[in-house]
Amino acid sequence: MRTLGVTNDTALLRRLNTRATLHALRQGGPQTLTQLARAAGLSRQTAEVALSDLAERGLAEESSPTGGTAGRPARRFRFRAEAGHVVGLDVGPRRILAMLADLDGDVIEERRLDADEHMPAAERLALAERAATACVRAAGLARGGVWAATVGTSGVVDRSGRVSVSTLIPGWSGLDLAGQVGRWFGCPGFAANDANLAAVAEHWRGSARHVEDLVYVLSGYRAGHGLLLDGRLRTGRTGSAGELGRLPLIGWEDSSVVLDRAGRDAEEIFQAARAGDEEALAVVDRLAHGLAQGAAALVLVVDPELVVVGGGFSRAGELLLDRMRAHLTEMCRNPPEVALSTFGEESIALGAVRMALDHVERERLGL
Amino acid sequence: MRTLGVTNDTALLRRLNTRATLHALRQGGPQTLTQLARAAGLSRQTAEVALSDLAERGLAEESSPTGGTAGRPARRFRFRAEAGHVVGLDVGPRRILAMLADLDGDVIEERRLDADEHMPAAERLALAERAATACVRAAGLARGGVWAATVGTSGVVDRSGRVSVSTLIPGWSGLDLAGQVGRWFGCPGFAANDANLAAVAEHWRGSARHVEDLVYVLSGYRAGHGLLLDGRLRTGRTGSAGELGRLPLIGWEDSSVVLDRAGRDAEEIFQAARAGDEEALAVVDRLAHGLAQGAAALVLVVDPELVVVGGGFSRAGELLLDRMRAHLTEMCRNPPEVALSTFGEESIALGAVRMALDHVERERLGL
DNA sequence: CCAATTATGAGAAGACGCGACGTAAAGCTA
DNA sequence: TAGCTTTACGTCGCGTCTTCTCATAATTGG
Repeated sequence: MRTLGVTNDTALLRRLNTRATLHALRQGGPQTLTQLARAAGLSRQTAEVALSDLAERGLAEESSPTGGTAGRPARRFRFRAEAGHVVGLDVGPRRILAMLADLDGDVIEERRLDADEHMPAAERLALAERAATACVRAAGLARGGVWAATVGTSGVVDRSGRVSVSTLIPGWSGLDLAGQVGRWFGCPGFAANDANLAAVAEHWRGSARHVEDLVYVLSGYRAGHGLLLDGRLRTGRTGSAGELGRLPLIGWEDSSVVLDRAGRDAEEIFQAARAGDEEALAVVDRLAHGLAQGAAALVLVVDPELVVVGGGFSRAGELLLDRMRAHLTEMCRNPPEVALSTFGEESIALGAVRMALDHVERERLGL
Repeated sequence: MRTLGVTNDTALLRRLNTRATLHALRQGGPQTLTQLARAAGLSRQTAEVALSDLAERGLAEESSPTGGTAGRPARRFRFRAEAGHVVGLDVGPRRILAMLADLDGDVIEERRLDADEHMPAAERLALAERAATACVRAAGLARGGVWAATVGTSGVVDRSGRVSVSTLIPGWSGLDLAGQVGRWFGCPGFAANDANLAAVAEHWRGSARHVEDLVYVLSGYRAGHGLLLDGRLRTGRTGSAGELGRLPLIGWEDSSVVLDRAGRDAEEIFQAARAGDEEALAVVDRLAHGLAQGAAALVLVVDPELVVVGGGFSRAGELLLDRMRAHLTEMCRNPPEVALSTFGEESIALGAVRMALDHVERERLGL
């Protein structure tokens, strides 16, 4: 059942119009009052009221009028992206990446730390906190300057941000990651699966910028996927949407075996394949076949506009994708586009930033 | 990018409040003015204005005040469900079912016609039109009394309501079903895949009433599925979400072979199994295994709250479901509930009714 | 220095929703 | 049957929000 607004008085109207003005301001960069009013579909006066409201909340600022054109100089306003910040974290088995971004989503600080696969949970968390606080300190933020924080990690993360199952990180299962990260900065905290966040990042600013329905396939030392429909992340009832790799008949487990057999020489194999080595090409083709099988299941289930391939194996590049497209065409009537991930290893932290921004836009900006 | 309202003046407010009032009226049945105002979160005066607006549009009506309680008798209003009607059609290979429903979604007329598998498209369409118009005539509706019509059918139906692929009905591919049905009644027409509509029906009033994320598995002489997330139907880019059965390794094609070998004695096998016949039980188990394999893929991809099993094979009942649950538990970490379809063969036409109502509520009621 | 251009600022009008207050119409009781 | 109680109705006035209009201000270009 749809929820209907509770207060339908004129105050709602102003909230709505302030929202529209803010939207126009963020969308079109610094603009004059008249431009903003037109962009927001409002009268100049209304936009003016909304802007003074936003200015009071620190979200907008009048900048000096720029000449150049005839006529009375217009008042110009800009969005104060520096009014707040969010933290995005990627805590993986071997790597920790922290990002600090402003309200425009521009990353202004970044810290990378190595971790050990067998590192206990407490130590790993301490490392993550150190990386994140280093970013915050470097940016010179005061307490309360972080408005939301999200952490991405491998494993199943439930709706509340708790890790329900993690096979790759010791001591991770049962951890309340969202609560942890929230306590570090005294702000709302969130946690999500890494493949899901990678999908979010690709949709935000990566290969999937222009589509609303997409599947992200994480192919590497482990398999997983992320699903975005109507531009929104779908994590399912328990947060375990994205575990298709668990189904043996899909063959994703095998895919990693294909290369695991070649040990750490995956990159070597890809190079050999690019050079035309028959045997290496066969390996890549087998890999592509496995990936295509899982992708086909995804495509036949949700029929997305785009499949984005990321993770370690995606370094095989277009070579892998071409084989994958070929196999996919055999398996599906009308296969979607297949593209490489844009951000590679940074996608998880970026997706975390985006998810934190989602919360800020919803709750603090009122969008 | 989110679309923002274009006219944020006070007229928007009235639309919103009228909508809230209509919602309260439909939700709670006939009510007094004061009750309606409270339910809609509005002042009595505002609700009154909204109701007179709705009355002018024929959607609400003041009914005679009922005594019984002390105090001045309250004005009572009721939703005029008879103000408009919708048609829902199920056009299958062997069967045509037409339903006429009012704005409450109550089915007031129904016609069933047999068709032949090899019947040419034009003849099948004529039959469908006859069934539908018979309903409309029996209800005594004037021209324009049907506000929307939807037809469900097997095969892939694209976003525009055109059948892009149909392997079961001759001459069906390429047909503009939505346009056809719209022309019959001079109203907006829609078309959708049958498994998708069955999912909609189960969510509306069936086994999936209380969930928002569900998968409907159609298991019978052919396989298919329907997907609802956040209560909304997901048909994908080309409308072909629901074709998981096409992936050979899922084993759904085989499932039908399992029973096809037993010919038309499927019902007999189910009965024998229920009586404890070992061999029959083995057949049911094999069927359940195949179904579970596909369902597991669905569950691992979208992690729904519920899997609803429908179609001819679902007549095997709880026996089949129990085996399916067992297999599913082996394949997924934390499998969802599994339930039988509530509506059986009527689900497709019912889903079509619901989809037509969706349009009416969106466009004509302004909900 | 003047004309053209562009944006500003103030005031009036229209629409909407809500609270308050007096009034109307029933049931209940003596 | 008269009066009390209860419940809801109807109207009035106020405040908020948006838009339209028109006079005014501040630039640029010739």
